[in-house]
Amino acid sequence: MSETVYPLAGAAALERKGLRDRVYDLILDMLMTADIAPGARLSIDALARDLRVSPTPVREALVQLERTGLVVREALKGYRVAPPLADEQLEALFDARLVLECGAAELAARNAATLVPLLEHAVDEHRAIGERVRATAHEHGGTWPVELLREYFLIDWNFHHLIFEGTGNPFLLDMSEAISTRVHRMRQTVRSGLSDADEAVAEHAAILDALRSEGPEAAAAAMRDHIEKVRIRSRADVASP
Amino acid sequence: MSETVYPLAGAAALERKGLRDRVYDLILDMLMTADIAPGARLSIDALARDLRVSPTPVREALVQLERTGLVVREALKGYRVAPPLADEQLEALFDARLVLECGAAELAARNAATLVPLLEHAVDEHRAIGERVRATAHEHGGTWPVELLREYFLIDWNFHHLIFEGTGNPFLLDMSEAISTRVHRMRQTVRSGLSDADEAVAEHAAILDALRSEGPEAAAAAMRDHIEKVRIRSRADVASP
DNA sequence: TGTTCCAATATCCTATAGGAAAGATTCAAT
DNA sequence: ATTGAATCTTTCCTATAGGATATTGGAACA
Repeated sequence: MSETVYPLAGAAALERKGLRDRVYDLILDMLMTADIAPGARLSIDALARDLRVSPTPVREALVQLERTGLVVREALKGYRVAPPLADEQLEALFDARLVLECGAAELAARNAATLVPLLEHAVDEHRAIGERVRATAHEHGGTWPVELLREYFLIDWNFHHLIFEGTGNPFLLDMSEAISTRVHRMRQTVRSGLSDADEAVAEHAAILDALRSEGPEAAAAAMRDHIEKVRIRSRADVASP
Repeated sequence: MSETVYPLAGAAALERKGLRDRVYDLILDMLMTADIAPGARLSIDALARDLRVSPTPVREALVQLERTGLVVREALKGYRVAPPLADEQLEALFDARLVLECGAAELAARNAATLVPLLEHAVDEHRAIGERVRATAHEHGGTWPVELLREYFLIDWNFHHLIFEGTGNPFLLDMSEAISTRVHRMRQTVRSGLSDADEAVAEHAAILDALRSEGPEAAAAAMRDHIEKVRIRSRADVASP
């Protein structure tokens, strides 16, 4: 999809986007941020009224969202918010991440030269917002503002996204989108990923080191280690609500 | 998507499908079989007239097709048949297949017991149609009927599809669809995959053996060997038109 | 002759209206 | 009181119409 595979050359800014794409972004944002009950109905007409557009672009956006897994459709019955990932599906999601992201890390090692600086910046950002999260925890005592959560998750995932971009492989990049939406949704249900910011930063740094000074296999191994540890931490968070 | 992950339990038969899904199938079939020039415009209104439906379901089907990579869309300009895969993209496609299918083979080894019989059947079918292809080659002397081509490719890919199903991982299965459409489209441009039927069958059998008697790593290695060899053969066919 | 501007056509994009199916509510009967 | 059916409402699904935009053709001018 994206024409510019490599860095974040922001050519996407002025590329013309139809109403359909804007509606898609709006609904996606709504699903990501707002707490919408899984299984809740997404009425086409109601959405069209709320967004002040006709049902047609809403309908197209929902078709697009259906393929991300955030929305499920039953013919002649309408769209619903996808149910939360069951434990079994959560394990499957991590399996898929292992397959995809380890392979991506291995391939991205070819372009380590251009990729390493970008990843260094990403890790720095990650470390910085980790500090902010810890400071804010002291203030509010356990609960974080939604905006901070949102920003943290974005920066965290950006590291993984950069690796996908670093492969220069448009097919893998497309598939990463399917993963990313599910991961973000998982993080809504599994209230995690903040208490372990330090560990996540350290593991990302390990992947970066492997890309910088070691080979593709080492990068893949570091990625595998990271994802497996995230899996363990997520399991713990599921067990103890 | 598919509710029944495992074998070909045809529950999809009587599950209600809206008009959108039928239009999707029709256009997909059209793109797969008919020789449509890459870059040709896919007019929404024209398709709606031809299929005797309104533009709305056509529009939805095209949104769905866009995510398969068979169709590209430019906002406010319409849909076009996706251009043929350039050499660079072809290499990227094989890289993605390596990542995905080797990982899938490794995961599918968990369910080898239930998977092996299905794969045996698939290899038998593959071998049989390989024989038919060779016989038909003697008759017609070089050119094959379209229907035979279609059937061969379907059976060939079925082996790979079964492995994806064997993982029991819905995410990997979804991604396999993105790959399969591209592979089928590649085979339209790269006139190959028939002369090397014997080799393909042998390599599939090797994967099957690894799943039956060896471990997950062996299965992944056999899959890697197969895809790499397909890559080599495809390169040769691209070089010599 | 090549270039530029303009107009006409075709197409996409959006909006509105009507038919059909599924779900909810109410009422009646056992 | 509970079950059943019938009706009503809501929603999806499809069809048609109008405004906006890009492309194409031709004509005028340098």
